[in-house]
Amino acid sequence: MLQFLQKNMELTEQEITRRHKLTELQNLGINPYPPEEFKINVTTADIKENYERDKLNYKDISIAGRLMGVRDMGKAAFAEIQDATGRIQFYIKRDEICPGEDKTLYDTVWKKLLDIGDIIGLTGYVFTTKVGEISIHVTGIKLLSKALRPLPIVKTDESGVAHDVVSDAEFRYRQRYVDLIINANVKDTFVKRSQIINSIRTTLTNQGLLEVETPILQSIPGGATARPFITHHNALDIPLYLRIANELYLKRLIVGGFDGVFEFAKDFRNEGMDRTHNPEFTVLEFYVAYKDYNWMMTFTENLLEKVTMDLYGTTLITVGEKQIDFKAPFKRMTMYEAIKEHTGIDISNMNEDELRAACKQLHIETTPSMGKGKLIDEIFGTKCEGHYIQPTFITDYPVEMSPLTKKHRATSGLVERFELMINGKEIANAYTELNDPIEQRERFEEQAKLQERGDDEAMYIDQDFLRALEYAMPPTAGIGIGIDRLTMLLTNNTSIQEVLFFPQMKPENPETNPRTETK
RNA sequence: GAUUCCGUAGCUCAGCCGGUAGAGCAUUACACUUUUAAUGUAAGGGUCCUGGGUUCGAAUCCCAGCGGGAUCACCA
Repeated sequence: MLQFLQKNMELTEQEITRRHKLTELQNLGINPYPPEEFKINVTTADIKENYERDKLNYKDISIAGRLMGVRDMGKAAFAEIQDATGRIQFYIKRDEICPGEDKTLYDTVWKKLLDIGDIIGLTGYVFTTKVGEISIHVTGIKLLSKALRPLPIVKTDESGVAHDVVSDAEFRYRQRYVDLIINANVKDTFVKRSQIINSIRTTLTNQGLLEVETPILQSIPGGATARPFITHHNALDIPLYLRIANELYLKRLIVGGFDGVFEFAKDFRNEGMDRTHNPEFTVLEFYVAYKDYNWMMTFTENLLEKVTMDLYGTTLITVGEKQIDFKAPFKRMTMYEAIKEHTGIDISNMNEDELRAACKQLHIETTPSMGKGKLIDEIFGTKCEGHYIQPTFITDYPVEMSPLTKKHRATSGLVERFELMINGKEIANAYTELNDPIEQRERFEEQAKLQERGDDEAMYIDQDFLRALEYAMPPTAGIGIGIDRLTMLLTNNTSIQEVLFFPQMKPENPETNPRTETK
């Protein structure tokens, strides 16, 4: 405890100054953290959008936000307030906010005790300065919450160039709240993320699908091939896994009689982290009874076209240097065609040994634990995937790598599965769901064999899921769409950390890494 | 996990061949009643990520560790 207090005492000069100001405010009878409501009747965006054509409505305004910059000129000052919708300049004049003899509010409170970063409330009227900037002429100012830490100051010059931008990723991710305050484009990314999810939710709901919630803590982590996080339930004294997918639960609901269900699901995978992988991530999965993967392709391209239209009013999106067009329909191509196109090799009739030889020819490393499906996946992943910049459905995967997918209606050895590739990466994965319980059991057993062969990501056998299928599941189409990656695409971000408010970081440890503070 | 780069004031950064730490913004004080990266004058502010080593002397060179970025591998 003593140690904790001592650590708390290690304040910087500026933090000490602000704590002194806090006391001075209290001595003046000002509560730096007042409890009462501050009534707001306008926002920054509202003023900027509507003031010019509706001036009479802005004669008596009340606004609140964070003090973000001060240009002090003695007995008057220009400063800026930032609310949730943006930033606006205000003009504050001593003899107007202190009409009598007592100039304390201006000379002491405003000039000495308020700081950049404080949350304040303003009353006044809107006017236009002589250089034409819409501003607030302040008649009253109130401290709503005192900031005890200095905010990094980002200034933008007349040509719009921002100076001293906090670009240090560690700072920005660990203190996202600061990042959001000082870097306006960051907020915009997260607003767009929310709009993307809303657009999808609206489409699915209008389609008649039911939004559901399924267990995150699962005793068998099914529905995907990945290493799970494991935890323990004390009362039951059993191990539980954080879900790697919700697929098997959503299909149980289709068995139960819902014709269409969806869930925006946080999934968890205990694997490496990089700019496209976070241990927890969001996947939209949805399942529709009596449909197949052809229907799903059409539905998906329309869904994504609508998302981009809702977001930008166009289907043409700039991603890095590239222009990507989300206009439906998207290109469709089978996996074998794709491999043939990019390697010149026709693998459609190859057995495992021949595939291994093809890999060798293509300089792709293989291991003995890799089965036929994995080999094909490897060829596609290294030689083809990166080429599909415009949205493209890659269809008809080998059965070995798709244990939950129905066999292809026409071609043996394949399943009715597609992945949607955009900008060289997989955005969605979908299939005509396997609903034959006997075959599903066999597929699970093949997975178990793979596990014995050394594949630690092969699927577990979920007996209850098989039991559900034995009650009969209607023919169903299902899909998973990576929401983080879709957001990255649609907001032109190359790192998943930029589309997650709080990406996973190693813990800050003040003992070994004093640079990061925990005070 | 591998390779590589980075870590200096609240923030952004400079700091050469090793000689004892600087700038701008921010902060503090003073001046200034339409400024807008406001301005002028002055001042304060550092565990140079941590620990070891080399050296008369280390922010600087070497080793190890911690944290972060990028690339690769794995995966969604």
